[in-house]
Amino acid sequence: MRNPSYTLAERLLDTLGEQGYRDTGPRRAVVTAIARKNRHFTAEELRDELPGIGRATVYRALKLLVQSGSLCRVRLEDGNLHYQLNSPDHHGHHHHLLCVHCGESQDLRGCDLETQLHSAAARHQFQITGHWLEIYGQCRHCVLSPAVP
Amino acid sequence: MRNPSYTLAERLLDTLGEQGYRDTGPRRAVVTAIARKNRHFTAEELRDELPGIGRATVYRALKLLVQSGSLCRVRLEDGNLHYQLNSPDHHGHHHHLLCVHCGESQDLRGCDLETQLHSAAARHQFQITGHWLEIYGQCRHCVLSPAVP
DNA sequence: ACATATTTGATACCCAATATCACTAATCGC
DNA sequence: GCGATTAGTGATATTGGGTATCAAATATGT
Repeated sequence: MRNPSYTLAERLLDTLGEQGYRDTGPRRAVVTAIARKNRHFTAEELRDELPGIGRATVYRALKLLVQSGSLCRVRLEDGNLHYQLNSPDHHGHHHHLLCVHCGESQDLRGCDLETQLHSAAARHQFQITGHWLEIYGQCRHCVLSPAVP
Repeated sequence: MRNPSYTLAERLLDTLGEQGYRDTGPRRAVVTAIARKNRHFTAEELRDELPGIGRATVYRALKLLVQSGSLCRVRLEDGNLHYQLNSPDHHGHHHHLLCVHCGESQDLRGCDLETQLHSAAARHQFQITGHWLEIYGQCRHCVLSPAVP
């Protein structure tokens, strides 16, 4: 993982490869564009960066990466759906701290929300099977320097 | 609600009236249809029940009721947007326990989620300005009688 | 190299929601 | 009441994100 010759794009392709998906030119282009992202992005944004790649191919690659756990779908405050790269050590269930200012996304750790939710729901005799949580605000950089886009 | 002199539909219309919106026939029809709902519903579902009312009118009324706090937009697990009547005493920020089985929705009370979220976020030096939480599961009735489709 | 299965992408399509805008209806001032 | 003013309506067109189709192109196993 330290080896700089093993890029993020390659890791994503490998993950897909493990699931039987082929390493093709268009797929590689999509994955490479995604790997360059340092913030969450929309499908449309990605399509604009890949004018030579068919629309369906982009959407298919996004779906595969979400299924493989490499990508998360996140919902912004305005309801728009964005995609967010998962860090390799965060494949399980987690939540995001989404900066509404710069678009950075951090994974939220050390929150035993599930425990608390279950006990609150228990008081309603409600059996939780799933939940969706998004957290919006400002990351530490944007709190300090609110003028930077 | 067995023939109370002050119906839910009237309350909703009054709330809109207080904000300067007129009491019109089509709007009254939409609000009455909504007031009959005992579970969350989609805009499409509502339109089907109001064949004589223009599509735009239905969407406009939904938007006004959400703005006035009478209605909540809730996101289901499949990503679809539904609407949910707020109980009159729950106008502030709250969350929903959505039964995936019967469509019932309860408001979640007695959960100091915000406190916990803020302290978790503080460890990331992240300043929370908002969040979106939906909770999915089974209500107590559906836990007990799981066979009813 | 060949056979096979997968992938691609142009196109058409879907569907919820919004924009437009001439017309209608509610309210106000008198 | 009555006309003037303003808000509301709805038929229609449009948008926008995404999926379905399917013949052609490409990767892979042998």
